[in-house]
Amino acid sequence: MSPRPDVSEERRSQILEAAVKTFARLGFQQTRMDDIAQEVGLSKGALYLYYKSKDAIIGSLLKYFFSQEYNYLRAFVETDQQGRVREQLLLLTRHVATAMARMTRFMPIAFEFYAIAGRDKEVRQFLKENFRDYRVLFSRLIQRGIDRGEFRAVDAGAAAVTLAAQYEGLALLFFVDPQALQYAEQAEASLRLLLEGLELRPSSTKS
Amino acid sequence: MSPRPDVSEERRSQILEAAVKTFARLGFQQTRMDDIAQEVGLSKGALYLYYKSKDAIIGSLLKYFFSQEYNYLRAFVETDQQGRVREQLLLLTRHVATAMARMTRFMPIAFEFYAIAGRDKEVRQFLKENFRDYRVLFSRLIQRGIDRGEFRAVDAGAAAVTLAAQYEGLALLFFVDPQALQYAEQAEASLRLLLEGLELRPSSTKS
Amino acid sequence: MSPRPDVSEERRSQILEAAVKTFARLGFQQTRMDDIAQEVGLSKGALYLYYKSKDAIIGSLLKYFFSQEYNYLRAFVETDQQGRVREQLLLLTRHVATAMARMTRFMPIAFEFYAIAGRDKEVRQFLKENFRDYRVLFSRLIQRGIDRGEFRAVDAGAAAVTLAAQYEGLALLFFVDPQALQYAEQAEASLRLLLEGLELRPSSTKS
Amino acid sequence: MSPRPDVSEERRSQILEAAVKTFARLGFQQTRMDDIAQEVGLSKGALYLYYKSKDAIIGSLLKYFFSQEYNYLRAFVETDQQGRVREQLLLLTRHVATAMARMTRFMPIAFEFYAIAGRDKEVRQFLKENFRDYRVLFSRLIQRGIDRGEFRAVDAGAAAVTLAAQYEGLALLFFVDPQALQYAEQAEASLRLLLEGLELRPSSTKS
DNA sequence: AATGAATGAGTTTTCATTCAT
DNA sequence: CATGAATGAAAACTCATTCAT
Repeated sequence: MSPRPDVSEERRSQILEAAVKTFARLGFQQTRMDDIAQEVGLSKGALYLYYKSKDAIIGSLLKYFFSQEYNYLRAFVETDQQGRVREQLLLLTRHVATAMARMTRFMPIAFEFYAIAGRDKEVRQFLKENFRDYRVLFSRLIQRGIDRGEFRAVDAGAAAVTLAAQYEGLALLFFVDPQALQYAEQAEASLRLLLEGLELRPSSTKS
Repeated sequence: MSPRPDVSEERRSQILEAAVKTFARLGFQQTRMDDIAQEVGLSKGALYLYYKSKDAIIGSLLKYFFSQEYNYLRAFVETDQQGRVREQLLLLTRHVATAMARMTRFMPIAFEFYAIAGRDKEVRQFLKENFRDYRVLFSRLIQRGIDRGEFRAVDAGAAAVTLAAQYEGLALLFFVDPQALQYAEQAEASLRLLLEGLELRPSSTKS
Repeated sequence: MSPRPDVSEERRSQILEAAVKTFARLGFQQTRMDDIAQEVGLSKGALYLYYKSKDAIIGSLLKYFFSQEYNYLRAFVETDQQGRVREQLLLLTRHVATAMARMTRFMPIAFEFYAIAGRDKEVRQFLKENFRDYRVLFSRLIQRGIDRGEFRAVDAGAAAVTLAAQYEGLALLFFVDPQALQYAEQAEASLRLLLEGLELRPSSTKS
Repeated sequence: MSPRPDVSEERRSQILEAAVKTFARLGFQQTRMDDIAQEVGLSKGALYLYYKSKDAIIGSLLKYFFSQEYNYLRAFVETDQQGRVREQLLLLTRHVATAMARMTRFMPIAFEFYAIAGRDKEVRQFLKENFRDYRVLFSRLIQRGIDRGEFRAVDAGAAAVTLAAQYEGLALLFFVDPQALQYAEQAEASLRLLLEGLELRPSSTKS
């Protein structure tokens, strides 16, 4: 409406993006406000016009960082609901693999948040909900498979946790040793093993 | 007779143990040398008699922290080789669950190391080898299952990675939300799903 | 208009002046950054905006301290070149005596630098050049005396060294025991003895 | 007398010698008690059996360091009193040159003491007396020359100061730039210039 | 006499945060 | 809005000194 649309939100985003890059490169502690300021092209003082403190930036980053991916994924899951769940899971996995390729550089940020979760209730609470969202998403998908007769009548919740654990665990292994395993391929292989365990086999001739 | 036995090694161990506790509670950065000193019951200066710097403590901790668990596990795997691999994996999983119960408090340390791995070559190299060791261990176990006709002729390596990913991923999920999932039970459930996918089924009558 | 003039150079000077005073009073080692900060009326942190470290201050001080005096002296020698060299040397000596009166308080700084020269190549190099400059200056003056027939055909270099040694040596003796000798008078007395040895005497046949 | 003669004094000397070497190499401040202990081959604790503190070592060193040279010189001057004073001074100068060659390495210690003299009354007092002793020695020598008709009736005290200043000043110049001047030769050259100014010349009428 | 482990006060340096311009 | 000079609290690390053995 106003001729000069609030530049505030834009600035805040710019700062967060700069913070992501810098934190990923140096870690939360090593990163100085000066580093972020330089990355975003503002003065150190300007950062304080948009964020109360370094911790406030880290706090905002938490949401920015984890929500993005989830929203992306949820949109994906909620869109195509036609095909077989097996196919949807395969697509989902490819999707996750793509995201992973994009995110590898920023994984140190995730790990720092996990570490902080151990001693900061708010961070833990946020991550808790984030993971819960994923589990719900996955659970719904798997339950659909069961309902449709694609999958055996397993505990959908436990299977969803397993799926989430695979994605997270692979992300860690891949992050530490990208040469040793191709995320995309390994994620698909792991998923197929899981599918083997999930799928109902009429007479079991399947591979 | 014994004119003051060398307490050096003992002190170094004591310091590492104190460091584990303190780092887990406060994080690497928040922990001051004074905190460790207090925890171990020595003066700050004394720490420097045994470790060149805070970083040196963290460096030693890396090995201390990750090697312990691996040695434990390897011993386990190499011992009992008689029974069915399925049973061995179930046992192994219970074993891991026990370890996890013990280690939860210290998981922030692991995450901090993962974060550091992103920017420190030496840490990354160490973790790389550590994870590789696990994969080899698991791979051998699974291959044994295949050789014995218990498992389908899957890619043992990929299955091992899947197993490792499950353990690691569950650890993360559990750490963030211990109420939402019982590690022991979920780990077993996840393993069973994996086993479903692995095991050869004559006519498939369901496990 | 003037959007905050650059105070950088000014601050650096202010800090050096405060450092001179403080170092002279307490010595390099005893002086804490806080002492300098207090003397200059800034915070400790501010010092680090202008100098990288305490050593950097000491390093800058070296030049500031020794160059000043030399420039002063050179200007003096290069100005008046008319009168007899004898008169010029007497004037020079009075000039040095004046400088000495001004500098006595700061002589501990000079001695610390001399001590450091023994173990620091850069400091030694700087002082080497500084002393060389003095020798050249004095040498030129004495050579002029020889050329004009005022002085005997002595080795001007050696005489210059002698002159420099007298100034430096007297400075030390005076610094340690100001009561025992009046610098101005003693410097003149010493110079006159030297002149006796330098000057050509009408009837003298001696070498 | 006692079968085990007091080893105390010997130890104290050994420590001082080690201190001289270490202080000369590292400076008073940089030198740690450990360094001295290592140099002397004792434990750090042992030093405290012989000296109350590091400062006590430095204090003892002051006397040890400056007295040695003086005693040496006094003995020399008081011995040969036969020949011409001119010859005695030449001999003395050669003697000083020899001492200088030996002492160059230790000169940083002298400079540190000079620096300290500016803020420590006791050190200043000691050096004052030390220099006074030299002046008296030199003065006596020069007065002898006057009495014997070798020298003009100059102020023997002022001439002695000049001589002392030459020795000290040359020492400094030589220490900073040993390549630029040969101490022995330059000291003799300087002395000869001084002698020119001192000696009575048959036909000379000048003051 | 001698050792060397332990202490802890003391200092440099860093950097999040503030604020006058 | 934006700047960047200034602040000062905080922490790693050092080392003279002590003391139990």
